[in-house]
Order: sequence, then structure tokens, then C-alpha cells
Amino acid sequence: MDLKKNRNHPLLPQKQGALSPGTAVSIVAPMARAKVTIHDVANAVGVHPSTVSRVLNANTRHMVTAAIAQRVMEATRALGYHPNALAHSLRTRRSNTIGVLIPDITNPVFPPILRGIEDGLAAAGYTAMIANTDGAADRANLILEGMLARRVDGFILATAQRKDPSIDRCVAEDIPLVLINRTTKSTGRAISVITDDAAGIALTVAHLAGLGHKRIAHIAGPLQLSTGYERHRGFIAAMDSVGLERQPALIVVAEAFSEHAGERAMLTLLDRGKKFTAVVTGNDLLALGAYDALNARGLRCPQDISITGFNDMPFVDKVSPPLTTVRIQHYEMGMRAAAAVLERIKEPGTRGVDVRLEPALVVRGSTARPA
Amino acid sequence: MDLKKNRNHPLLPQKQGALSPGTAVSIVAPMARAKVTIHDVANAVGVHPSTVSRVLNANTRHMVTAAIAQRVMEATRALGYHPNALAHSLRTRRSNTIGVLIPDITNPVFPPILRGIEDGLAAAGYTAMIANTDGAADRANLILEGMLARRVDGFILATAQRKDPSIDRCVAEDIPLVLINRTTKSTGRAISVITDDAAGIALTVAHLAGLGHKRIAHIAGPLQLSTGYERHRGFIAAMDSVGLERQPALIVVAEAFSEHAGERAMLTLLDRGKKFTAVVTGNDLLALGAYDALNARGLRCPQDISITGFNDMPFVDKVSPPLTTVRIQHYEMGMRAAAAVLERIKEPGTRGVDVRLEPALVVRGSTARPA
DNA sequence: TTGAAAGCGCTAACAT
DNA sequence: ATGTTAGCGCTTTCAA
Repeated sequence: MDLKKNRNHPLLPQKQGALSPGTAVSIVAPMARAKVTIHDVANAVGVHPSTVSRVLNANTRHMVTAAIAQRVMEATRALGYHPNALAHSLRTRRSNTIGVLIPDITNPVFPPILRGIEDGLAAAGYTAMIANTDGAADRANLILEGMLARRVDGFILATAQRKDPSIDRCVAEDIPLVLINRTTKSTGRAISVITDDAAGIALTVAHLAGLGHKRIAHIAGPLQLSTGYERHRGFIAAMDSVGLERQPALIVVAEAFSEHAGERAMLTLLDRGKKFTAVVTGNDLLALGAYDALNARGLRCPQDISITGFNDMPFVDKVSPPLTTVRIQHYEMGMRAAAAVLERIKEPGTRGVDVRLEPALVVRGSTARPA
Repeated sequence: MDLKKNRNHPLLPQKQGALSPGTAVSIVAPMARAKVTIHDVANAVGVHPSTVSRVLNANTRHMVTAAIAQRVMEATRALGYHPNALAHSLRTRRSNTIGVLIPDITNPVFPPILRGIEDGLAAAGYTAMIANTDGAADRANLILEGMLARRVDGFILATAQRKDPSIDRCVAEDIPLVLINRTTKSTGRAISVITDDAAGIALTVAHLAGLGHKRIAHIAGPLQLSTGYERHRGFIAAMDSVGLERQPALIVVAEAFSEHAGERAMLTLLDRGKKFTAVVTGNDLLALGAYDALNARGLRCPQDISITGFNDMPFVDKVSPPLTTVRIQHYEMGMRAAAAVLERIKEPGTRGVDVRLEPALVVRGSTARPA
């Protein structure tokens, strides 16, 4: 508080503020503290603050004499000047920050996606502000408001529901918005960066059919999520296309993309009594849960039942048995999403183009010929 | 740009700014856009901006008449007012944001820690700003500067080296600082929230000794990290304390806490030719790498060699064989760290107290009696 | 090429 | 209880 007085009298014996607090701590304290502003730099050099500002800004630096620019730069270093991004953003209306919403960072699919986003953003001088929604709409809204208040320049949402009010909120706010991994029913002006989910599932069905499986079950993810929906749709289409009969009794929709839900779904499947030799699950977590159910029932994978996952999340090659799954381009997806928001920020007029990444089948130990 | 004119004439036929851009897009555009400020709310209600500010601020709300407060709140909603956190922070010098530096979010130990941090922070109205350093000091510094510029109110660092210049930087800046998971040599005014690493390792050594192992090897993490250092130190102390002879040839220091480094270290150990029946590794990633090495050499775990990890990171119970490891309190650690920064922000005078969490042994399938 | 002046949106003394 | 005033630290016309 007494520091501001200091700022008004730059000629007074410096460090006043740092020393006054009293306690012995001030001795231990390095110089630091005294917040030095563009103002201080200005009259250290003997120029006007606006000149300093010009020097500090890459695209206005050219309008100031090299000699002066030099002295300004020296002064910033000498005084230990550090720009205040808050003031900068307030004035320029750009925060160089992108809000990123994910369901839960604890889900292993997201870390690589986030790395892609962060790296893509960082390359352009932008920063990600990440938050977990736990799939709760009200929490998502709260977070959204907070980020809007912090004036993020755009959003990347990994939380999209097929019908999603918070997306409408962003669209209404007319702020650059990209949907990642999941998409929504009518994207409006939001653009999306996703995987071709149906194609991915088709890969697993073809693989299983090739192995000789006839009775293939499906544990679908929640259908209000585009991933759950598309993979389910893809399963049906693929079964038809390889000419396998699909039985309603062999399809169960899990209530979440989680291990626990996967286990329960598998148990349900088993309890229905209909015979099957393989199950295509909506993602790796579901598949891992299915493993647990199998163990609980004394069945073996792949000897008794083959299982496939989706995502190829980290360490899924290390579980027992190693999971046959669909590899998606996590990191690339993050990078593309970053590029997309950045581009929408630069060209607010344009619509932007949706990206659909190709998945690939990774065959491991959880699938085999039926007994 | 033309929007600001609009703001100065709140009585003019609204939406001017939104329409003027020309293109057909303006028709599609919802109302939004026109950034409404405290000012607009003020003269919609017919009061002074500062009154509106008082209403909006929880701790000044009591100084304004209930009736007026009511009308103000209605106006904010009617006009679609949303606070500008940037302006708020600039004025109050508090951003309600904490900078969080981690080595790499892709390392499965961190997500649960981050959740703890985020949840702890969110409960107090604070937000985490996360970034990955990849263990690179220069990258860390860049990020640090960026966050300092954004005026974060404090830092939580999971990146501490035992000797760490960026920590000195923060201390010099006199900004609340807490070290998490790892700590540093002389913490100065930084406080740390860590696990009792030596005690954790002692648990594994005792377990192995109890199983009858005599010749126990150790794959240590990098010794410039407190975790690597303390666990290594703990291993030596524990071996002495259970009365087992330790052979220098049975200790190898991995160059990183990674699977790859673990694999190489295990290979080195095997190549040295000294017999051993068990190996205590510095963390789970190292242990998983050791698995790979064993497989490559045609050895089996635990029949030929028992292996222990450290961290009990997610899914390590699902690998084959399920890993015996030391469980640390990831989430709790995050929570405590959040609480610690928050407290240091509230009481800048106090030193704060270091936290050392107790680890627990989790016995699974990777350890057994020696052959 | 540089300086002056105004203001981004908000809060906090200080008056009244 | 409310209004006045003066900034927070920066950028950006507009003049000179």
C-alpha cells in the first residue's frame, strides 16, 4: 500500500516501501518488491511512458529511435521491470488466454490431448486455462462464466453433449469456439476437431469378423455424447456391412465412460444369457471394466471372450491381456484444436473448417479366434 | 472499435455496433456483443457506478439499501452484464489465480495431484493456471515470467530440483510459493508438501526382506530431484536397518523417471552379472520399464525377480503382474498444497508449515518369495 | 519520432 | 447510504 506513494515520488530514496514494514524480514528480502511500471522506466530514461510502451511492443518498436529503444531496454533490465499483462489485456481487449474445458483430467485420454493444445497454443504465445467439469452442466456453466469474466479469447471444449446449452452460451457470446474429441448436434458457428468414430468401430468389427466371430456384443458409451452415439451407430452399420446379425440383447448402453460402468454393463450382458464370443466397447475404460467383470465370473479374455476398446490410452498395452483397441490421434487433435481457435481469432469472419481425424486399429492380446 | 462509441451513448438505438460490420452475419448474430459495463448498469438503474460495484462485491453489499441492490441485480441480468475480472484484478492487485508448474501432465502421477489442487483452489474461488516444463529450466523460466506478468497470486511447483534457480526467482519476487511432491535443498520461504519418501522405500525393503530376499537391487531416480535422492537415501538406510548387505553394483541411477530409463537401468543391472532376486525402483514408471527389460531377457516377475514401484499411479493394479508399490496421497497432496498457498496469501507474514504425508505399502503380484 | 491526453472497467478513499 | 474522485498499468489516437 505504501508502495504507491513511492511510485509518485520516483526521486525519493528508493526502497522505502520495501523497508518500512518493520520486521527483520526486510533485511532478508532481496531488492524486488517495488512494482516498477512503464512509468518508472520512462523517467529513468527521460522519455514519455508512451515511448516506452512503443519500445516494448514488437509491432510499434520501429517507430522509435534505435538509440532510445536501446536505453529503454537497458532501463527495463536495470529496474527489473516486468510487464503487467492484466493492464495490457484490459486495454487491448485480448488476454492471449484460451479456456479449455474437459470432463476430468484424471481420465487418461485427456493428458495427451492437453499437451497438444498447450503446445499448439504456446507456439503462438497463448496460454491455456484448464478446468474440469466432471460432466456436470451447472459446474460447466460456472466455469464458463469465470473464464468469460477473465476475458479468454476463445474456448476449446472437450465436454460437448450432443445437445449442449453451454455451447449455445458461447455462441451467443460470439466467442471463438472449438469442440474437441466430442461434437454436438448442430455445431452452429462452433467448429469441431474429432475422430471418425464410426470408422474406428468398423475397424474393430471387421477385425473380429475376420477372426471368425459371429455373435458380437456391444457396450456403448452414453448416447448423449457424440462419441457414444457415433460409435454405437458405427457398430450397427458395421455389423450390417459385414453381414452379421445383430441382436438387441447383445447391446447395452453404459451410463458413463468409466471402468465401473463397463463392469456393470458386462455383467448385464452376461446375465442376459444370450451367447456371444466378443464384445466391442465404446472406449478403453469400458473395456477395462469388462475385464473385471470377466474375472469376477471366472471367464478368460481372449480365450472365452474377445474384447476391444477405443482410444488406445496410455498403458493399455501393459494391462493383462494387452488391449486391442482403436488408436486415435490425441496429441494431433489437441494441436489442430489449438490451431483452429487461433485461426478463428485471427479471422473472426470465417466459419472455419471441421476436422475429422482418422483412427487406426491396434491389435493386441485381448482378441483371438473364437473357441 | 465502433462499439465503444456505442457505450458512450447508452440511449441510442442499441445494437448499432453489432449491425454496422455490414455482412449478412449480423442478422444471424444473437443480441450479445455490446459489452455492458458497471457503468451501463448504473445509469439503467439511475445510480452511480460505485453503488453498482458495491452491490456486486459480497463484502460491500451490506452498505447499500436492499431495494437498490435488488434493482441493480435485476439490471445486471436484464442487460446481460458480466464482470470484467481483468479490470477487477488490475485495480485490486489480486488475480485469484495460482500458477502451477508440473514437469509433464502426461505422467500419470500428476492428474490426481492436479485435481486436488484445482478442487482445493476452486473452493476458495481461485483458479489454477497450469503449464508443463518438461523439466527444462529455461522453459520453466519463460513460463514463470509469463505467469508473473499475469500477476498470479502464488505458485505451486511440482518441478523443483534440489538446487533450483526458478525457486530463488519466486522467492525474490516475494510471492507465495509452495513446492509439491518434490522439494528443494534450502526451501527458504517456500513451503513444501511432500511424501515421506524414505519411509515409503523402507516399507518396500522391509516387505522384501520379510519375503526372504537377501540380495536386493535398487534403480534410483535422478538424484538432483528430491524424490530420487530421498528414496535412494531411504533405500540405503533401510537396507542397513534390516541388516542386509548392500552392494554398490546393485544400485543404478536412472537418468530420468521414465519407462525407458527404467528399462535401460534394469538392463544395466542384469548385465553387471551380480545376482539379485528383487529390485526396488524409484517410481512406477521405472518399475514398468524394468518389466520390459525382464521380458526382453526372458525373465519372469515375480518368479525370477520381484519388483516394487513407488506412487501407485492409476492402472498400475491392472498391469501384468499387478505392481507392488508405495501408495502416496496424490489428491490429498494437491489439496494441502492449495490450502498452503491460500494461507500464505492470507497471512503473508507467517512462514507456513511444511507438510509431509505418510505413504503406504500396497502389496500386489510383482513381489513373491525368492526362488 | 515523440509527447499529451484519454480511457479500458473497475474499486476505494473520501466526502456528503 | 450514496456520490465524487482518482487511479490500477497499459495502449492509442491525435498533435506537435
